[in-house]
Amino acid sequence: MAVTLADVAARAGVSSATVSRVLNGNYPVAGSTKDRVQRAVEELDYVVNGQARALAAATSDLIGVLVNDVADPFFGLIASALQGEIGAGGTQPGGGKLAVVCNTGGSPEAELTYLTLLERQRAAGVVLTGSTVESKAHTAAVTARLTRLAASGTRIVLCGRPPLEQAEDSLGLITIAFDNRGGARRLTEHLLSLGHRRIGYVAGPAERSTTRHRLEGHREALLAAGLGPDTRAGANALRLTVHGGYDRASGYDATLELLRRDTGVTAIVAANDTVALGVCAALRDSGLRIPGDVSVAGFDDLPFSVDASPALTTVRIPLQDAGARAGRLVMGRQAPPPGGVATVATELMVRGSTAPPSPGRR
Amino acid sequence: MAVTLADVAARAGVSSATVSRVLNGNYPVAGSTKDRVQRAVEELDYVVNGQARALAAATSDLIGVLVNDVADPFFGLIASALQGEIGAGGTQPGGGKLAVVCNTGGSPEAELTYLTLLERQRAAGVVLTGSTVESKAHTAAVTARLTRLAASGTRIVLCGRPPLEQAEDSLGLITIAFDNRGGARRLTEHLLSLGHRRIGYVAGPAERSTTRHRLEGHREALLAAGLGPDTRAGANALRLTVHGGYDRASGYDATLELLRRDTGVTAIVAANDTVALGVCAALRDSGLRIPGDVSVAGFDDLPFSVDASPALTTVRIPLQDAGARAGRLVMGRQAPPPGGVATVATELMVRGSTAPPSPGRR
DNA sequence: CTGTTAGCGCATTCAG
DNA sequence: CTGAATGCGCTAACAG
Repeated sequence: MAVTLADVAARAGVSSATVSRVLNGNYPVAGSTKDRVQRAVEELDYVVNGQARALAAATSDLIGVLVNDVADPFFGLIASALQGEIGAGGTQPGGGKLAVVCNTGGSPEAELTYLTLLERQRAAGVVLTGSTVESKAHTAAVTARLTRLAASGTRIVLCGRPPLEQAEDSLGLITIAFDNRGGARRLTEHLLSLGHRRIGYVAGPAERSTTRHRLEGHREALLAAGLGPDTRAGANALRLTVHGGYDRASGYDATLELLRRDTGVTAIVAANDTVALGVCAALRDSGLRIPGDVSVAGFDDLPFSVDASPALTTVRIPLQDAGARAGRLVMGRQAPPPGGVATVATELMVRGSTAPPSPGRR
Repeated sequence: MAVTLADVAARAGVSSATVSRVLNGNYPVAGSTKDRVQRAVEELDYVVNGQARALAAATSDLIGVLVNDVADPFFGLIASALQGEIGAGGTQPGGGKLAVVCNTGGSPEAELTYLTLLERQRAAGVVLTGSTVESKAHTAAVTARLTRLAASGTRIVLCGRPPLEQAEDSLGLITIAFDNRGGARRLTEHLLSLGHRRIGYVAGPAERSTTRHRLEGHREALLAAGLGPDTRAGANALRLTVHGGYDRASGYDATLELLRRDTGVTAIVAANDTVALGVCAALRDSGLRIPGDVSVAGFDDLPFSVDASPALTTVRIPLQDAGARAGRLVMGRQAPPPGGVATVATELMVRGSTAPPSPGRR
């Protein structure tokens, strides 16, 4: 079968312990023996058995990364940056961990299953990205899993997901939260300042944290502008909220629904940029122009947003930065933020898809 | 520390061997003892140690997936479908492998490094996706790595990458190739049939297999239309080929370069849809209209392509199907295609971004 | 600096 | 059907 440490040791005429020392470079070894060992390793094409090493040393080369959808660039960007950090070091001893990307599809069950699988592999760290399902049962189940993982020394980082209240201090759990609420608020303020009053909102799945935060920011802005739910315009705004998935098709369908409810909407805010594309498509198919007839705004500022036509007004989240930071944190190469929670600022990007409402439609 | 098999055995009042048998369900165990063991497992929150199991049984729960760019939906779609197949089965014994997604960034060195890392982890399978760098040295190095992996029982699947000639038979290596050449040819035929003669081509990186195949298809079409390199129009077409990366910025820059070389191009074919977005942006910024002044075509038919404005004419590759199939193959759940190589057909999708050239510009 | 000795946690013989 | 014993390949004390 495969060549083992013992084979290398025999060939180099040393003990297997010495070979191990040379390989790990964590212990003094004479230069000449080191050379001999290295030559033997090359001649035999030896590759360490990670599992045996992990078992003996109680360490692991795996970092689990849970994402809701690998095919979504939102997660791709985070994962890519994260991997750049943890993968650095290649085959050198110490550096070079492998990212186990787990695609939950937003399913709470899948999330729990993957956490178990990762616990089984004794992952060195786990990063949970993106919105979480806000159900008491699921939060409790996740907290329980994370508690066990943390107890066994697995480093845990939440990225783009709100902190797990009960667990911060006791578990040393680290969170990189996105300021979704603030970004959403500024976005809607922007629309209000342009003069929009009949603003549709295509929200994400109802039970997700990100959905809720963005929606809250939106409503805060309306309230601050004197459009509380008790006012006529405010009540209308509530009627103009449609929930759907974080995908293009949802944006398309939701927009048709919005237009059915009120043909006079002058602006539509989407759950994210992908949804916004669907919104744009539906508007165009309905014979409406952007932003002439209806303004459209997204969220996330994914790379394609600047290329949309017109370019999409959106809220930028520094996903790469956040992913890289999560990577450094899960590797223990960076000090955690005070309190274990860092909130990443979001930035309003005003582009061509938003403009003052046309007098004719107001 | 963590609870082990022995702990469970002690609690259930049986031997650890019996616990192992219950857990793996591959050996007869009395119903009553089975129940007792299962209760003990739950009471203790026992989770098997994957590394120890792997070491003892010489098996692995990991499947490596090499991609050039996780943030690119092209790979995201493949990875997502693939994971759906290999992850099925969850925590049940037998099913539920974990995908280790390795982001090579298109770097040959990174590819080799990851293959070593995966060999180290004794991965159960490895899937290499997307274009490969066509250098003799790299091909040889990859072949050597794959040979070793295959020899140690790792199942290997190539997805969206041309077969490795020398290795097919001897290694039982499986390839799912995309018909890039045929798709590219039909795409250019479409432009020719619309009347275009001055067609720019924004190609991918020069040394990549996919780049080469698509470019060859393009030139085949030109040749078949009597526009060989010896003709005036054909020679011009050669001048109108610019290489760049598979990203949006490359498309943008390359388009500006194309317009510098020939302000009269009536159509531009892009390396892929992402590049095509950059092409569109550059054209618009140059005051040209699509398809009125210049037609644009992409490749891959990524989800956003239908939402571009105008919707992008492109070549569809059934990425999800291919990814799922790769998943089944690497799991050994599906018979390999005859000869070890399957070629996936591609389909021309004609949309709004291509139209006959305007008389004024011809 | 180097060799010897124990396990790491589990699956799997081989007996009973 | 069940238990005891052995070893997977490697690292980590512990001696020299």
